[in-house]
Amino acid sequence: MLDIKFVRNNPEAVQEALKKRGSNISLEPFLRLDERRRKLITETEQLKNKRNVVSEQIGRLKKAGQDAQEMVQQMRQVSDQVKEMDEELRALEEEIDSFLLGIPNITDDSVPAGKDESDNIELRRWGEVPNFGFEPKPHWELGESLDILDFERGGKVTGARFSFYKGLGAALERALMSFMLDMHTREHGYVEIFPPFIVNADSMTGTGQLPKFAEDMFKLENLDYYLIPTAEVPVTNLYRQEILDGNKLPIYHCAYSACFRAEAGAAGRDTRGLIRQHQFNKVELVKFSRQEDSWDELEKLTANAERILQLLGLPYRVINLCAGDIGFSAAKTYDIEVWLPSYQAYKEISSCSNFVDFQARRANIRYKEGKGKPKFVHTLNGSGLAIGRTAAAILENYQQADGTVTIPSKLQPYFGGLTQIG
RNA sequence: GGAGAGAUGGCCGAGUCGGCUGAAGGCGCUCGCCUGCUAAGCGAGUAGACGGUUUAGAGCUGUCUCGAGGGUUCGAAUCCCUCUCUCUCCGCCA
Repeated sequence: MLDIKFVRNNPEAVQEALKKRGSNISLEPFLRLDERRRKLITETEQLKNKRNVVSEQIGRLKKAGQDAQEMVQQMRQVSDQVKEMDEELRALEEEIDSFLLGIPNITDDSVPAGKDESDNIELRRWGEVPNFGFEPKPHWELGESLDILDFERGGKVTGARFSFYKGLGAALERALMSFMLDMHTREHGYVEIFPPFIVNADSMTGTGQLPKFAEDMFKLENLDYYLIPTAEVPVTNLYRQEILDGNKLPIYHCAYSACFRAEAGAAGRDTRGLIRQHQFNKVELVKFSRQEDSWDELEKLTANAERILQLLGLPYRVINLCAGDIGFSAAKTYDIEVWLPSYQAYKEISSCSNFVDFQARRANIRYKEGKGKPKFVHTLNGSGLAIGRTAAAILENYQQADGTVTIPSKLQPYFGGLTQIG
């Protein structure tokens, strides 16, 4: 959520930022409501002040055994009036709130203009795209021929976009999870969290999934609980409604979680394989930083995610998302895309964002330094990495002519020294 | 799932028959004084949100917040209702 004062004082700048994202929401109604709100606050507060002062007098008079009937009558009226005005104010604030909750974050100046993914800017590439001396297979075929992935039975047991990992496939998933967490905790300074996979609506609002993106999530029946679409949600909300000690910042957390996404509107896209599932595994990186440090932290976080791909020897590129393609809550996002031979393209495997104070304001996460007033933290997060897609990339990039798959050397210890699948 | 107890400021903890209690007292912390060092002692301060005033900040000032929401009342931390969470006992369970 944007700072209401900032919007009030810089309506043109905000309007401009919205346009950059390709949104034509008008701030007009907001400005009107805001003005009405402030006027109403002043009026009700004056009335309340009167009530407080007179009520005190009444108490004193009564104690002295004097009559205060007239004042009581008067205050009864004042009280009724206050009640009415409070009601109007409440409705007004609800309207303002829901308006602000629907406004996306302002993108940073370093975010390129543009309307969709074709306007994203590639920043760098790493690794060599493999040159097979044979016809490479997509991971879903490798998975079936090696008997380590089962999409058909996933469909039977649950439904489309669910799958089973089996044998060394399951081991690969587990190895990747451990490898990533080990790297981030031991070498990158993150403290591991194992979060709940179900959160309440307040948490979903805190990180920006609600109220706008309800259809993308799985909601539990009869409860205001949701399956998390990413560990970002429970981990960022860890400190919701808290004031952190500025000396403890930055806080680095990494977390494994299963992720659940309804993928509304994704019909027909990535229908085969592990790329787009309703449930997938991911290791997430989350940071809470001082305001002045968050841009440096974004670079470091992205580097931490890239390091995993480097150690696994998977070719990738990093792109700077343009304003039209960037997520609702983010001020800036780097996508890391891994090379997938089956797609003959780079495919997103991590998304690293700085949200600045956007989530912190929604979730009310602040910090205090010295005697200063509490300030909103800056939150960041990025995948470190999406495990299913990493597994797919390994199967495809490390496949051999005979249909077996070499296990990347850094992963072999997690397989008891085994060097290949199949 | 059944029965009971509770939820007050950074922490502990008081709050009488509803009214000078945004909250006693203690601890902790901060600043100052004092002090060979340390310890002790003395003094002051020590929540947040939203408004107003102000170029801004500071300051001053108003309103709201004693788990959340609602109600009664001129007035509620104190009375009533609903919900949430925590603890204890029983049952069940990985």
